[in-house]
Amino acid sequence: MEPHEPDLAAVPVTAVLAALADDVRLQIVRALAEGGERACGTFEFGVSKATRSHHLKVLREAGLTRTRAAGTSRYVRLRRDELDHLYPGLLDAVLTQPNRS
Amino acid sequence: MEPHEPDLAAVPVTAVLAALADDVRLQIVRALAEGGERACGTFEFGVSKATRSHHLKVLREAGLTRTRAAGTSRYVRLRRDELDHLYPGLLDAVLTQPNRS
DNA sequence: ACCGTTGTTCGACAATCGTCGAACATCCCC
DNA sequence: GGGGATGTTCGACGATTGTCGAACAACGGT
Repeated sequence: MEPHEPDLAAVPVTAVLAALADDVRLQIVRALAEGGERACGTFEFGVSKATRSHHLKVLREAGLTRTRAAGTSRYVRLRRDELDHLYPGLLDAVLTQPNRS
Repeated sequence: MEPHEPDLAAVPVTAVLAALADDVRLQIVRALAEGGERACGTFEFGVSKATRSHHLKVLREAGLTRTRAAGTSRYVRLRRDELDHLYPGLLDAVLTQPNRS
């Protein structure tokens, strides 16, 4: 089954922004921005695995991440090149920001 | 009365992104990005004035706009300098995007 | 063939959000 | 000062969202 990874250019800007406008998802993106690829289970942000799965789905369907299945695990990575190309400065602007909880 | 315009640095990143993650508000921001200052009433986006007022409030409280009262009107403008300073590239990235409705 | 690990999907629930009309508040002008 | 114009605030409403536990699915090792 294909995990529904849309063409980034076909995703409305508001959907991309909405995907980033959540604390948990932003933490995931921050983590992905430093480590090239990570298994879903390695994200520990105090939410259940159902919620984590949901957030990863939102990110994927917003065109922000790609997912590769390997055995029982699933590896997620940022689509940084495409993002930087279509929204230059967006990721940098968001990621450079200090953690202001 | 001061209309609660927070220090942009004190606003969580997610709140800024959430404020931009709406079609109507994005249209308002786009309009503000070209014309320096506009009265609230000059925004015609097919929503009631109550809704428009609500969206302008969200933008203001997210630190994206400033409002100046003059007579019975209220003039709104983008806080572009502060935004570009704190989130370099964010506005440009979002505004340059074609309208993909 | 089982069992444990890893993720996804399915309701369900509370909270938030976008929207509206109606009521209210200000101001300007005649 | 009465009336019209411009905005804001107040419920109310339906829709969406974040969260969870439980059930399900797929894979790997022993």
